[in-house]
Formats: sequence, C-alpha cells, structure tokens
Amino acid sequence: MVERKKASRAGVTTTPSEGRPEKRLFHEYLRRKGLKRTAQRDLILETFLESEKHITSEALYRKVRERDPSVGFATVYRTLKLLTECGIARSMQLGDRYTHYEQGFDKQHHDHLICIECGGITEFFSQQLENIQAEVVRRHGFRMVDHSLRIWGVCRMCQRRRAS
Amino acid sequence: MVERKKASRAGVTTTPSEGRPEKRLFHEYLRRKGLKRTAQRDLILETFLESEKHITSEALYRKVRERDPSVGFATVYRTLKLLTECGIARSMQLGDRYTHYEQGFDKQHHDHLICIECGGITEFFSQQLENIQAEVVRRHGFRMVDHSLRIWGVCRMCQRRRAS
DNA sequence: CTGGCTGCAAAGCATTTGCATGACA
DNA sequence: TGTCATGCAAATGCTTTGCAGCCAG
Repeated sequence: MVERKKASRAGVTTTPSEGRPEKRLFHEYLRRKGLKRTAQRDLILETFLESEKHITSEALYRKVRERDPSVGFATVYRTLKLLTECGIARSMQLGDRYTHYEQGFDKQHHDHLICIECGGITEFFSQQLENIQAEVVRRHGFRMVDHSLRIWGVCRMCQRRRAS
Repeated sequence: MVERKKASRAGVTTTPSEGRPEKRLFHEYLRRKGLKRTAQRDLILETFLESEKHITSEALYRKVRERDPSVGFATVYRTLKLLTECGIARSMQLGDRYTHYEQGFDKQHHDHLICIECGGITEFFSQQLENIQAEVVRRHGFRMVDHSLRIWGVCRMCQRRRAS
C-alpha cells in the first residue's frame, strides 16, 4: 500500500473502494462496540467492497488470500458477521450450500432472479410486489420483520446457449 | 396393522394416512425405478403423512423412532429424498439450520409466513403475487423454474403474548 | 439368488469455537 | 498493559456415504 495510483491489476473490473462511506461506518461501529480496528478487518472490508455484488464467504476468503495469504478463514467469517451486523453486508441463501453476501449499505430492498445454469444473479424491485406482500401480512395479523423472494430459472443468455 | 379402527393414541391429532393416494404413488415410483418396497420406507412415509404440515428431517426421525427405534437416520434422509423426487414431499429452507419438508402432493404452489417467535408456519397464496412475478420474469427474459417467497415476522398470537 | 436396502459409523462440508500468541488503543 | 483479535486446529451440526450383513423380488 505504498504506491499511489497503482495500476489496476489485470482483470479487475470492480469498483474502487476509495472514500466509500462503508469504511467510516465500519470504523464507527467498531469504536461504538469497543472493538478494534485491524489490518485484517480493513483488508476484508476493502476486498468485499471491490468484489462483484454477490459473493460467498468462500470466494471472499480466496480473494482476501490473494492479497494477504496469512489471513485465516475464521477471520473472514468473523468479519463478515460484523459487516452484516452493521448493515454493510447482507447474507442470503440462494439454494446452494453456501451463504452468499451482498453489499447492503444504502441499498433499498430488492429480490433476486437466480440462473440455475450459470449461477448469475439479477436483482429486481417491484413496488407492486411489496404492496401485495404488505397486504397479505396485514390480513394475517403478522408484523413483518423481513422477507425474501427468490426466483430460480434460466437466464436469457443461458437459454440462447442451450438452443445453439 | 391388524386391528381395524384402532383407537387413536393419546395426543395424536394428525390426519390418518389410510388410503392416501401418496402411498400408491410412492409404490409405483419405487417399482418404476426398480427400487424396493420395505417396511422402513412404508413406516417413514406413513409417519410423514400423519405429521403436521411442516416438519424437519430431525423431527421426522424422532417420530419414526417412536414407532420403530431400530430405524437409522440415514434411512430417514434417504427416504425423504425419494419422497421429494416423486413429489410427495417438498423441501425448503426457513432460515434456521434445518431443511424443512412439507407435503407436496396435489397441492398448489404457496408461500410462507414464518413466525420468528414460535416458529409457526402459515401458508398463503396470492394469485396477484404470482402474476406480478411472472411479469417480472418475462421482462427479464428468464424462464422460471421455481420460486419461493418467505416472510418472517411475529404472528398475531406471539404479538399478544409479548404485549401482556 | 442377487441387487437393492439397512444401520452403523465415519466422512463431508460450511461454519463456529477454543486457545495460545500477537497486536491495537 | 490489558483487552481484544488472529490463525490454527479442533469441534459443531446437519447431511451424506461406505460398508458388511440383510431382505425383497
């Protein structure tokens, strides 16, 4: 971390994490909880922010190891838990055996289309859907705390690939 | 299975499984696949059919053991897999660490309200919801294969219990 | 008879935890 | 200078699998 403006590595097409509000938020969260800011936690957050929108703990662990091979997976899991607690990450089950994480700070609720061929994940939001859900919940006298709609199928690209 | 109209055991308030089409379906499925009909498989299916609508593999295992303590959990898992394959059971993740199973034969698709206090599960169906989902999928060029909407919250009863 | 089935124990696998060492505040 | 964090390895907990003997067809 000495060079400034270091050339982006081959194939890294992700968002830079410079000045992201998540960093400040995380450090504040740590302070508030009497926890400590460490190089590992910073590295894990940074790697998470610069990753694709949806990532598994395992994949994040591998990415982190590329930058610092000494980091253990326990630390990644523990940090991911912290990130989830303070709203920077959101965890979800997509049907495989992994827990997936997505960036959750400052993002409105949304649902997911999951391609069973390529594993690709498409986010979508429908206010109509939200309204009807709220109505269903109300009708049953529930107090809603969370909800998750997942739709599995074959995406446009994979349908084409199949046809050919 | 000798006595007819045998008195229901104390506390068992479940549906009798006599003459349920699932049995015939299961036996046909086994035959078609060249698999064998065994006492354990019959017992597990019967116990499943007489259980509450939603049950975990673990709970089913315990219920089966009450009737025949010699049954191993591997057999329960293996049978549950068969039942799922032939559409008698449907598996789902409700947010805890267990796989839950519900009776799936001859039942239309539906969604779930899950109470985070008592663990109770309420089924609901909304054609509007289905329509909007289909529209979203269409708009994204997906071919839908499955979908699952889960809503977590506090049910009416638990809200009252809390208030008091 | 013979291939499938069973129960047991062991293995798998993602995730969590215990512990001795190391680092932040 | 005392927590809190880390990395390692072991433990968890649900689920699956290997295997030797057993049973249905």
